[in-house]
Amino acid sequence: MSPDRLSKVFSALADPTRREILVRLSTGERSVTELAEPFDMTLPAISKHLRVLEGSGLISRGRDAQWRPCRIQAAPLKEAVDWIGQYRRHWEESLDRLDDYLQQLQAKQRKPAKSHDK
Amino acid sequence: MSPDRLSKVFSALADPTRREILVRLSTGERSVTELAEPFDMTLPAISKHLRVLEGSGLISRGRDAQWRPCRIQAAPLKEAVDWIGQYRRHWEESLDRLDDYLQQLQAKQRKPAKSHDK
DNA sequence: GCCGCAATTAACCAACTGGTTAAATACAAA
DNA sequence: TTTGTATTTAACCAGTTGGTTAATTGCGGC
Repeated sequence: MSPDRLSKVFSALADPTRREILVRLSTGERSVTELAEPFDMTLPAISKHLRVLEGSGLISRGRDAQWRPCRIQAAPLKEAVDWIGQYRRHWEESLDRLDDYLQQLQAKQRKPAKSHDK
Repeated sequence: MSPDRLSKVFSALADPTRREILVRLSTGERSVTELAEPFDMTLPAISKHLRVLEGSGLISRGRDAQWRPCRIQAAPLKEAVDWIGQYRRHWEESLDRLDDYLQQLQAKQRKPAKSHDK
């Protein structure tokens, strides 16, 4: 998968409206007007968001008479999560370090502490 | 964590230069010029990227004389991964469906198949 | 204090984004 | 064929983004 595809996925996810659309799609297919309903925004705006989502591969669209039902496509999300996953050890390590820090702090509460600001 | 913070993280990750910077930081602290070196881009451009990364909480910066060493902060990555994680079952299901499909396909290779387009 | 290096800020620019309104298209039903 | 509903496209606009060059700041060494 091209690096550019990853950029498209992340930038699609960067908008809260689009994330909310994905959340609503996670419980099943929705038409455009159904998706638009909770937002204080015109239909063309939603249509644009859907085009971005489609362009990133995060949704696909069918046809049912005049409706264009949208469904979520989770594969790109897996790609995104896999990319971020390479840093898993970093946040786990920093949680470890927080743990160490808290333990040190506890130790110091028994003995008088040395300064440690900044 | 505010929803806006998540937007900032995703939009920081949406740029390939910034993702590559994060990759290079994953092996340890780097100064700005060190980070800039592999890119065909001026220093102010890198400086802007770093500001975006810092604004999203993905890096923090120290001070060492005239250097401003950058280090990765993985906590926001965990937030991002946690958000995406709510869709894990979707991509696992679609892999399952792929599996089903392949099994059906295999079954049909023994019997003559019925049409299944659309 | 002055020089040199690291990095940021300022000012600018073209391209992209996220929204709007108005017009066009696609399809079903009457 | 006309009408109504769902959706997209076109044209426009303001704000943001990602880059540039030129100037500025911060700091150590002489």
